Amino acid sequence: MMASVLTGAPRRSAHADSRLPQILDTAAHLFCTQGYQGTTVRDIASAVGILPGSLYCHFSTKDDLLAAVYVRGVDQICAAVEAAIARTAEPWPRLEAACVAHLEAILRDDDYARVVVRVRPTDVPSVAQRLIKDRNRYEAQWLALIKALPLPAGTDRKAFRLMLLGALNWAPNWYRADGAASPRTLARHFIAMFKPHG
Amino acid sequence: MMASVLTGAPRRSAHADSRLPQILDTAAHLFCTQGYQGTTVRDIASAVGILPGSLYCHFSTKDDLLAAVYVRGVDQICAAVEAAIARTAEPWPRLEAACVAHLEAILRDDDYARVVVRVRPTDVPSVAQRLIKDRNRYEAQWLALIKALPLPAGTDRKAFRLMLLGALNWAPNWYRADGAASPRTLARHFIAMFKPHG
Amino acid sequence: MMASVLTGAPRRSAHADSRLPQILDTAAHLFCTQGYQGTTVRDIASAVGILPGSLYCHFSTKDDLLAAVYVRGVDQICAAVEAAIARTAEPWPRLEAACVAHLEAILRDDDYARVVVRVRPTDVPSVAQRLIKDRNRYEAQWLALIKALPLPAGTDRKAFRLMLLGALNWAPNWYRADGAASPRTLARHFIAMFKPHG
Amino acid sequence: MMASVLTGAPRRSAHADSRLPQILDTAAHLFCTQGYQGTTVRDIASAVGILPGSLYCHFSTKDDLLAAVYVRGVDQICAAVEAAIARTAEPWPRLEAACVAHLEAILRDDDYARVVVRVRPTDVPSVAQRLIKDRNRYEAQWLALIKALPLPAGTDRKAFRLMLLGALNWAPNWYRADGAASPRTLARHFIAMFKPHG
DNA sequence: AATGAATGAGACTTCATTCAT
DNA sequence: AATGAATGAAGTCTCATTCAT
Repeated sequence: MMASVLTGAPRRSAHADSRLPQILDTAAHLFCTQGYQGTTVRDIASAVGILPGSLYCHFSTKDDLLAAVYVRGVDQICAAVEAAIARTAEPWPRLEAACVAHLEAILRDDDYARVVVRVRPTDVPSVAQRLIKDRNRYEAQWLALIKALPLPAGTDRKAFRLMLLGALNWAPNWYRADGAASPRTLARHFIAMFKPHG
Repeated sequence: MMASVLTGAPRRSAHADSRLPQILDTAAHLFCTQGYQGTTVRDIASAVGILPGSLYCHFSTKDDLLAAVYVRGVDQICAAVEAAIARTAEPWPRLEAACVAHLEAILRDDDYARVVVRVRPTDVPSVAQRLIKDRNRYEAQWLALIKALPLPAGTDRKAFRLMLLGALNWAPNWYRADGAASPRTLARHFIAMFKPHG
Repeated sequence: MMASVLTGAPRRSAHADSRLPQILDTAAHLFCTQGYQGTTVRDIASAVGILPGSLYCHFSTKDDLLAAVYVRGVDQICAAVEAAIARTAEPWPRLEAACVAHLEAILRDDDYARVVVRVRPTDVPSVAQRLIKDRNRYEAQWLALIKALPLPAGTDRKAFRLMLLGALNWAPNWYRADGAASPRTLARHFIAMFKPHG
Repeated sequence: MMASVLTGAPRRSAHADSRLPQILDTAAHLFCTQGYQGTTVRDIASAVGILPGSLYCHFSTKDDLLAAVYVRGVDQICAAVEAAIARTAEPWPRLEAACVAHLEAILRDDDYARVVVRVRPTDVPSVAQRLIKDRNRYEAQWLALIKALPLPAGTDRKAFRLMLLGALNWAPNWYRADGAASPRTLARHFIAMFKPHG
């Protein structure tokens, strides 16, 4: 893109400016916006500015493209959470930091992460197993975070996790970017609700 | 069906044995199982045992059929919650009863209700407004239930609602019918987590 | 077509004038002329005067259409041979009659039969087994015809059959309709060559 | 190959290890196995281990590649027959030797020759004339062979040729490599059938 | 109320081929 | 001689929908 500005012409087919990154970004954006089945190969191609068939230089099927977007979504949200909790040692603040990172990813920052909470693996049978495996990779992080919490004896930590993640993952269904509450504020509220009160 | 019971014979009365109920049931089942876009008009027709074109005797478009299923889903889950809280006066037990009813509907009993938590209104633009209006009708119930709770001053009741409903609505994503926890147990766990502890 | 001449308008979608027979005829013609893989669904549809998708009202795949053409080809050539030998009792004249019928079918009369000697079952894996079974049905006729021949002891009747049928089936590769020799003449020549002389 | 033998090392000489021979061999193999239209440029390229585009360093079109395979097929089967009849003077034994060579080529040895009896020139219009010319070159050999036969007066030698070659060329349709009869045995049987007895 | 055949648009995908590198 | 990315046309097939019967 810069190149074309500099040279004054949209160079075509240099090895350097492969469209692959653009394809992934566009696919991620459309998948999380319109859903997987609601997005056509044509949609993606025309948003990138190539022909539909050209997508198949990079991915052998549309399902495969989804899988590629999905792994990256999991990678990125894992990394975001990891980074967010890195500097904090206390269990509850760590959990809150993770929630902030998670919400920021799926509400604002990261189309790839959004895809992870938007697309149901079982709706895409040919890659369902891969997607589920990826998703589980992410959930493992939360297992650890919640295990570390000083919860009253007898608390069902599995229910705790399912509930918290459910509440977070559902947020894209009602969240409006222009709303009052930032992801950070939301996370604080959510955690406050869960924290055993003195 | 009732008709045949009354008349004592499976007579082919033009009105009595209309396929409409069957069509709705089937559509509800498929929509909540495979999603709206993942379900074709043919899927529904062939499950009912009629031809695709015959569906258009009852609905003018597939989107319309969805809207019909969706209203009924909201009606039914409203009624279920209403019934569940009818005999209880205390705020927290009422909330728990509502949660039980909600979870039982979307996890076990009611394909129509499942559709409501499965299909995103905005994915079906032509009827999106109707669906949203229906869904809001349901959420109003929860507003009232939560308003009645004796929560610590300063609690953000909107966040409370969004969080609780999010946690509930996300449950179909991980719930397995054969699992250990019944909807009732789950609801109890969830409420326990939210209830300010003494 | 006649109808449209009479009524003055190309009636569309009456139940009576289904395009199915026309589709089969056209497919047979194109398959035997251009080969199976050399014929596109579009070719067939546009020759019939319908849209490509409309073919799928009658056949669920292109391969299925081929199978339908193929069975009919076998049926027809079986019937033609059957009819040709019905009035003859002597073994050699029966064989000659069969050859005449066979050659007339695959050289002049019958696009369906031509498909049978043009398309290799193994080239269309999804229906290969069905095609082979059909083809074998036809070869059984020849087994009987050749068994009845008074050949010198020690003649390999299997080789005889394979050779004769091979010679016949290869004929479309060199036969020109405008040529001198009619199928009937050819058959006579061929049989003469095989008949033990003297 | 020779090059590496001579130099004693699999040196990457620009000319020596050209992929051209491999491309031809692979194309011949796939064309005779799957047919011309059933073989894609990608099939060939990936079997050779290069990219589809790289084929166009050697051939300007897929049709051209076919033509190259086809000429070589004709060359090789001509040579095989030539060699087979070289040491024999008697007409019938010469014919039988030719049949053996022909059958061995198209049933066992020679993918190139197989292509010649598999692909219909008219299916590939752009090179049809070249293919036909090549094929005729081969048939000329048989004209001579059959002309030399001491056949009963009045025998139609053209029919004789068409019939014999047809029977031979059709053999790939039923021959199984693991079967009992070798090409040599088959040829003997076939000739026996044609030879005037007594 | 339902059928059977068709429509027209568009789905995903594959093809032979090109061309700067 | 070969690559990698892209083209443009065409491939088979599916979709929601229509309409005379």
